[in-house]
Amino acid sequence: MAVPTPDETILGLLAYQAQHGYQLLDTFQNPTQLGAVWHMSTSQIYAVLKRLEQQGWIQGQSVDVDDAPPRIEYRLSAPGQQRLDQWLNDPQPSASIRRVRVEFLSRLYIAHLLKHPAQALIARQRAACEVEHARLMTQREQSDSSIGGLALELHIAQIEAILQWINRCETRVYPPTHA
Amino acid sequence: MAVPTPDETILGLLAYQAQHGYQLLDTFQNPTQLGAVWHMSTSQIYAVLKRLEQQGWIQGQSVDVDDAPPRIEYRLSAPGQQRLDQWLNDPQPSASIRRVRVEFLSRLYIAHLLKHPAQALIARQRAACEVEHARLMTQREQSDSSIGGLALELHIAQIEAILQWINRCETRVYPPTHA
DNA sequence: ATAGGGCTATTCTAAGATGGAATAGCTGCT
DNA sequence: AGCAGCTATTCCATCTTAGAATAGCCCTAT
Repeated sequence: MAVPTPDETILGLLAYQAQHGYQLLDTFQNPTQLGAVWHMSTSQIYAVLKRLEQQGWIQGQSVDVDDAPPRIEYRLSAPGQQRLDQWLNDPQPSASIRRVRVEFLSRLYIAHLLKHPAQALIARQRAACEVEHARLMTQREQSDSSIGGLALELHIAQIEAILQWINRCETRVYPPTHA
Repeated sequence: MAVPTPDETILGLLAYQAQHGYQLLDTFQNPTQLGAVWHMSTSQIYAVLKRLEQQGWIQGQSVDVDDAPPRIEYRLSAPGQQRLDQWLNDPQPSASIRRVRVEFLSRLYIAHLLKHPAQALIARQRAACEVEHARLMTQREQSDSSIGGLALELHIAQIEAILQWINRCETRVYPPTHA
């Protein structure tokens, strides 16, 4: 899976409370919530839900309400909860620019929602980025001035920006206590 | 088209010299060439070539060689050349993180290959990123501390890293003359 | 010779993603 | 009743994508 998928994020939302597709859609379209991170079309939400149910991580149940069409409410199963914990505690989060933006932010969002401590999560992400940074720095030594060299410089600049942002991000989530 | 496509880059490669799919594949898999920027599978190259031919931007001709299977050599058509020029001189290049990484680097690569002056191209990319940066800064003022706020901070950090990189990139392509 | 191994070069195929239209239940208004 | 407009889901046609399959060509070993 090279590209981040919303799967675990949806597990997190369902861990917070059982929901149906349309409701999830709202969360992903509100720019002050996950809309700031993912762009998801209607059908994609439902496709993910179907996939998660097939995996056995969630299960849906049709619910009749009296002022709207019937809906399918999904709730997390035990294996789903396990998968979610695994994701939140991923010891080696990806350090790819794209995935930090999408996956790490989602992890933070879900952790906050579930009152899951975020500090360890942030620390692991920083560690992963530092490792990647070191790797790129050794690569830099044998780099030429080709397009590959430019790409490498850009990549390094982006990772460094992320590392600085993570530090600020941490003080924002856990503000230093005043003396 | 939200996601960058290799279409114009391939036009550029064919403008440099007529080629067949397998040959292009090499360029995209060599990490010192475009392999540093794009990841393309076999079938994707051929799919793009088919699409470009349908658009009328390139035309293929089967060529028999005596020490290998016959190949289809593609060359740029006049409309293709026009499209390529348009792309190289795009007055408003995208400032999205992903597209700068992929599309701008490709433009630089192709410009270098075709001995097309890069200075204007770099200037336009910088301008686009500065506009985007300004836009994000005004957004920052009305930003809250939600996930959207964090995402915004990250986005700003990334754009700033890109702007600094572009400056270094420029002095690398056009080194300042020694006094 | 010829069968196989290893290149070059392209096509095929099946699975998955995507956006948007279509469907369908429900309420309230005219 | 009929229609507009909201909620909720499914359907569909199209496009990607990775990898397997096909196939021409050369060389070497038997």
